[in-house]
Amino acid sequence: MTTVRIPAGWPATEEEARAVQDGLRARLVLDEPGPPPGTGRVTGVDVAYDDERDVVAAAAVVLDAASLEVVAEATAVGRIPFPYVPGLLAFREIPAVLAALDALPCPPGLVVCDGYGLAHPRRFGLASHLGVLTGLPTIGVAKNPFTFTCDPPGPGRGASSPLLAGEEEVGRALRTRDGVKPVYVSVGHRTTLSGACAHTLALTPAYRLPETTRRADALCRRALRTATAPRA
DNA sequence: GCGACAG
DNA sequence: ATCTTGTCGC
Repeated sequence: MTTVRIPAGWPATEEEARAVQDGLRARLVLDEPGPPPGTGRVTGVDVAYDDERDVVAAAAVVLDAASLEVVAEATAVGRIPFPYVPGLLAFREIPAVLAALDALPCPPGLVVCDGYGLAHPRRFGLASHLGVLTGLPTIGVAKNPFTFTCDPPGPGRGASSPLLAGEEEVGRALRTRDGVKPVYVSVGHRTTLSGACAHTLALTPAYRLPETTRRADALCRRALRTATAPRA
């Protein structure tokens, strides 16, 4: 476990944060195919909070993309750097996530985020932000449609429908389990939407959510408990 | 102007 | 995100 250091100049206001998004968005790379699903490594990142004690814990879990076995994992703990504001989630999560990624003993490969990438009011959600800051290919897999709209995908696993911001397809509602509500997939950085969906399906052999996020979720909660546990 | 809104 | 027990179903 490492300690999070909030970057100098981290935004303090919503206005500053939105300006950062508008500035970094130009660095997004959206014309790369991304890594092929089922090969190399895939890393899940997630964050848990104790607002009461002002503690944030992040986890990064590296899986072998073919076997989905855990290859490596790391956690980071620190203070909460930004309040939760819809559209500005990245400023709350990223410092801890970067610290956890830095603590990994091996390259992460594709990073799977719990949240959105291009499906964002300014087309720069958590997954895109993390991708630009790290240079890594990223995708976002969220549990809710946020403010976007979509028709329900067909009932079978693999069915999908466009996630729309007006006329623009910003992501896809993707059914990962028969008859279970879909997840919402969007491109983060250096990936394509169809590739992001293919990765998501490869990561969901048994549950609605990707193995990456399930592992990272469990690990960051554990790290938060440990960090806030009363001292002996 | 008011409410809704990833985690 | 987080607060929270049992319960229905494969």
